[in-house]
Amino acid sequence: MPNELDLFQGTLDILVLRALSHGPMHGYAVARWIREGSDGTFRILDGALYTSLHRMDEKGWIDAEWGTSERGKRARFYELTPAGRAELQQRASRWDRYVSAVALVMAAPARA
Amino acid sequence: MPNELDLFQGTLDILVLRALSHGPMHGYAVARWIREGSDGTFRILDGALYTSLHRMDEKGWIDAEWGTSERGKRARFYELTPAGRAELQQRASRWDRYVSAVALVMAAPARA
DNA sequence: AGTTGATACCATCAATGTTGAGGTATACGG
DNA sequence: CCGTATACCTCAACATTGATGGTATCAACT
Repeated sequence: MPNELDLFQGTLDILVLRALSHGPMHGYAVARWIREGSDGTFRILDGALYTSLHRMDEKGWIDAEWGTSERGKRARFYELTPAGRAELQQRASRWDRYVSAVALVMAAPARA
Repeated sequence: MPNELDLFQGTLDILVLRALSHGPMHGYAVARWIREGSDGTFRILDGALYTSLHRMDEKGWIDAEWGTSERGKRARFYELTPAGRAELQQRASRWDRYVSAVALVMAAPARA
């Protein structure tokens, strides 16, 4: 797919939080979820993915627990905490404001 | 203004290129342009601004020339090169695709 | 037995925005 | 006419975060 896009720094966490907002998942599933949910635009590299998960675990936005995947493999399941849910809300609205502001600038007419 | 937003890494250049697409400007004016054009959402810190300008100058997207500002001050005027104009196009469309992809993910329904 | 795919982790690197400090020159209030 | 604010530029140190690339385990399929 030549349609892939690299991530702008700061957006990965939002996508991950959003994936987890559908219920507990292991990292591999999160990556698949984001890839498929974005129609292949975002391929999530596990290097970045797990760092993001660990980061958010430390911040208390998600909880981690070892378990067994559908394929019978040892896998770590992540789940949103209430704080994580709140963080997702905040980040989502921040993202929306951001996108509007960029749109404003891009559409701005010439000024004196 | 508590409405200010920090920049996601990777977006500053687009805003700067867009500002310059209206004609040559010095750095200070670029910052003002972006701040006003975004209704105060983006306050551009000069540390980042001038680094961005120098970066893009090196890449050949903009040309720099010393001159005198409206206030009679020594100022450096930046102007888009054709390469810079092309870069702006590309980045703008990349940004649009990016925003759509994020929206896709954020709106994605739960999946198996 | 060997390869592929599922699943996780880590260290190093690169890009880029933030912070903060410094420098000059013009303008403007007192 | 002096001082302070404002216009304008530069740079170095730092923090965050995604990319790269290498490692490890184990199931399933050939």
